[in-house]
Amino acid sequence: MNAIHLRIGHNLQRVRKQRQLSLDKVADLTGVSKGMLHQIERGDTQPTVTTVWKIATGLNISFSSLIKEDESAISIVKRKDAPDITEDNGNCLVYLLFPFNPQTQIEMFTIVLKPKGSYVSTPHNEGVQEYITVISGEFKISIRDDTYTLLAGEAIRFTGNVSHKYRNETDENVILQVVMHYPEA
Amino acid sequence: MNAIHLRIGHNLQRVRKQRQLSLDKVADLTGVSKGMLHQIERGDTQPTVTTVWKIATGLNISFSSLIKEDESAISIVKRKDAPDITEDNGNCLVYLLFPFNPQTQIEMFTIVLKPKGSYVSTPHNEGVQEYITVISGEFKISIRDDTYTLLAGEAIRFTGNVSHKYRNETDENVILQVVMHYPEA
DNA sequence: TCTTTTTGTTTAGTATATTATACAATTATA
DNA sequence: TATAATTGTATAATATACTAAACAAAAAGA
Repeated sequence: MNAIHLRIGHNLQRVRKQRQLSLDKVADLTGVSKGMLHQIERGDTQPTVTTVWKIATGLNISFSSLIKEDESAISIVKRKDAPDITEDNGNCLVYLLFPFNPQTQIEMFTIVLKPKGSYVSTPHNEGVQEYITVISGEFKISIRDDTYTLLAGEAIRFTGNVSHKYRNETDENVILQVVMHYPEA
Repeated sequence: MNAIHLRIGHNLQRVRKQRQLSLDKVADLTGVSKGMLHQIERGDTQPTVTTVWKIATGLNISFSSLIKEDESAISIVKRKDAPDITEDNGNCLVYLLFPFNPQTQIEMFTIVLKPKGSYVSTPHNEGVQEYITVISGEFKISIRDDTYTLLAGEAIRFTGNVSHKYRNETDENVILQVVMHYPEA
């Protein structure tokens, strides 16, 4: 995932080239100086929200279209040695794959539950959706008063606004892939 | 329409209060200093896009939700004496009601065609929609090879990617209300 | 009550966003 | 070709975003 100011730079240059406008012309339309526009396109500055707003207004395009991710963008996450979070005396390891992205409203990580490991999650905000896919091992999850057992390849989805508990009662590691989706508000 | 940095300030403070978070806590979650957050909420600064991005990420909310307009916001446009644009030797006057808003993708203005006045519009970009409502007078519009005559209370909608011409062949003023809608890209 | 902690606010220093101007490189025009 | 106009680039000066720290005001605990 590219930094937001780089995306703005690319998007700006794309529409400018598409409409065959010079920097001077865009400066004229938007009220943002030519030099600034140049720096924004090159990504060597982090513009103010009002500057970006002026650009969007002057070019008659949405703010979102300026900050949107290039659909061809590719992010690769390498295998990490150290977890980002450790719970339950090191028996629950959380490896962040993709941090929360305000664009997609999604966050993704891998959880390793060591033998006898467990994790209790406090309820999330209203409307949060949680998707868990079991990569390997035998996984037990308790939601409210019910407990479910899932094996590798199986998955579960639930709204996260209720407390839930992950458990690994076996002697083998349990590996999970978790996708969180947060609501707009 | 409030300035974007004021909207961000209000929206930020709203979700912070809603979640009962202190400035310190938000600073901790987002990596943006407490002082900066305070200034943003108060609207006495115009934050960088990356700063706003950090806030959105840290609070798990979308960028849009931070820049969105308060639905209860009200904008009133007073009657103006001078037109924003003058065409055809002063026989076509354009009064801007609402400038282009990247949020809604809409722009709105009033056109006064004086007797025998006319206006030729070059084609807009692909996907632009134009809505014209006749407030008073007898209005003639030519799109491509066809000419339409509209009276007060009547309206027309067409895609603006083709050249079109407004005409007033009478001896009375023609007053139009025009809404432009621009596509996302 | 007094102390301690937590809250929002201010301030001074610094990093940097932004502009205006000048420059270089390219394209148009004669 | 020479000249002019138009393009993107660089630079220096200024305005301001941002942080860290100190401060004040309110709430909580004793």
